[in-house]
Amino acid sequence: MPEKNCSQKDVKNILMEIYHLLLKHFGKQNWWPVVNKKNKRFEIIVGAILTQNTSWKNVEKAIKNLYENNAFSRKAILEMPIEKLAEIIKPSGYYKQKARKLKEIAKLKGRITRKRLLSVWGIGKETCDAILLYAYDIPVFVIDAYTQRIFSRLGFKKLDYDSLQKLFEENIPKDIEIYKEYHALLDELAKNYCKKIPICEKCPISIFCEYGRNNLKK
DNA sequence: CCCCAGGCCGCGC
DNA sequence: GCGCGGCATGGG
Repeated sequence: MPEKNCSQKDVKNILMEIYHLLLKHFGKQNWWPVVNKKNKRFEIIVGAILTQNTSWKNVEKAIKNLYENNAFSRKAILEMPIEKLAEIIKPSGYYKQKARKLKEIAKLKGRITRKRLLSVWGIGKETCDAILLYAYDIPVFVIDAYTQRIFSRLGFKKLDYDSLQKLFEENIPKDIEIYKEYHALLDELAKNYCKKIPICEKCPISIFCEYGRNNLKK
């Protein structure tokens, strides 16, 4: 569908139609879930790191452990021995690496910019952009493996992080609520339908999908 | 037993 | 600049 003869206007319409179909199907997602509202920003930063290639269920356990050990602050994380921090966040997996990542991000102070975040060890593009969008309300569109899988099946050609991010940012309204919801909805779609082995029959956006049409033909 | 989960780093080429 | 192995727990 986003083949050669697809105008900029078509892309805009398609992206927004997909958004509305997903919203209608799954409802509002209200990402990012937070335990302690007073600690919202830092919780999102920590959660973004802990959830790297890890299910949110496991992250919730680690977050709970941090609170129960009175360890959910930059100060506590900086002062704690790294081995102890690792034990506390163990359920989130990759716990030795992630303990180091938490200490690295806790060290960062002053103005937050994309460039500065990306320079922190353990923060790649997705984690960086999730932090900017969900913790700081800065309008950057977050791309993840799910988004890439979905748009690959839809028929889009350029799927690397920067190209996909550009596609969204140039074709949907620059609105943090839409950015937040859209990313969350794509996640929901990937988990429920556009899985590794997809379930196209009930997919809410199959009408736009190259892969889905071929898959449903027979 | 297998595969997967809201990635990222370090390495070799 | 890209591909690949390593990192690790918990759930289906």
